[in-house]
Amino acid sequence: MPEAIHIGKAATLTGVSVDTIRFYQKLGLIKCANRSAGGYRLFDGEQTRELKFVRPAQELGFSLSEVKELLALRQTHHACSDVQSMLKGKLADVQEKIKSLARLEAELAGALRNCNRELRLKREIRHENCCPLLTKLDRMNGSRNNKYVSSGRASGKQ
Amino acid sequence: MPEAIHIGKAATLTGVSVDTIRFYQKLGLIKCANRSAGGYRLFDGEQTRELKFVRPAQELGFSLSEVKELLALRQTHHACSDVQSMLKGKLADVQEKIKSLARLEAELAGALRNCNRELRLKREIRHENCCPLLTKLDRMNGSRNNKYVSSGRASGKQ
DNA sequence: ATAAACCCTGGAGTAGGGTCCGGAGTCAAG
DNA sequence: CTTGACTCCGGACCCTACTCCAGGGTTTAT
Repeated sequence: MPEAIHIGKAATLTGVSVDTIRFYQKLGLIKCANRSAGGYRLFDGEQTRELKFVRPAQELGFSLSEVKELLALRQTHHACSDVQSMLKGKLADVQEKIKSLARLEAELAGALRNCNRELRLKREIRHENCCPLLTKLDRMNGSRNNKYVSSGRASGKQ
Repeated sequence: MPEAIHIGKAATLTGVSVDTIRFYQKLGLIKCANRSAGGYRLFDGEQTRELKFVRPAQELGFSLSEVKELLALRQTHHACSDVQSMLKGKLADVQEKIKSLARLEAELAGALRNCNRELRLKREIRHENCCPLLTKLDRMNGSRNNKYVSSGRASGKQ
């Protein structure tokens, strides 16, 4: 079998750059089958398959450490239920992101409409301190923390 | 008026950590009103409002440098048309993100359905190497790069 | 055998958004 | 005045996902 390719070949074959392959190996994402006498990495079909697995998985929203898990699961068969729970988690994440982006879209669209209207008005009357978006972001503050109420959060994003 | 608070108070009041406030100041995101005789930052109502402006704006998808612009626009009134063009750009970005997340959602939902189906089957027959997602990610490779076709991509994400 | 092409390693750099630290000065209460 | 809490600053470090580089060894084709 004509397996056992060098890293450069693996790179052109998989669309993952040489540096990135080494980087993935450092992360433990992929191992290389063995080394040549001179220390060259040798990749076989399985490794190239793993390499080609990475980018689509990333495009599905998996981080490299999740991709690593997936690759591990792929090794041990009988993994479906584990993959299933990862999928459920990812799906929920994605749906959450979509929801908040949709809210955001509505906000932005509304702000843009206000902005347009305001600009139309401004052409007629000399109306200075406009900008509904800025005003609105200010109001969002007020809605969360009205007076000197100490809120106990110091870190934590979405 | 009981304005002029120290950084720690501003932090608990706004939910932005002390270090982060200093960091924002380094970035020029917010300035502090003045300093005490001993050099302590003193924040007034306007500053705390600016601080509280940051996180919701980030959550609306603005980067810190964009937040900086927004804060600047907020100062100079008559900014509506500038804000308008930022809004248009952001809206387009957001719509683009929503589209790709929706594609992703469909993929994940499909994968999850397959996963569930596979698990049901497994309960009946002893079917070992299952996992449609893993299989699918494998197949995705094949569809993009079937034989020794060198593809010229090395970087570039969504 | 020799030269070109390829590969090795370790380390530095990038960008964004912070977090943590140490040594020293300041503020407020007792 | 002292003590403890707070703040100052500069700089180092974290995380993700890479990219690039130098200096040297290996393969391969001729």
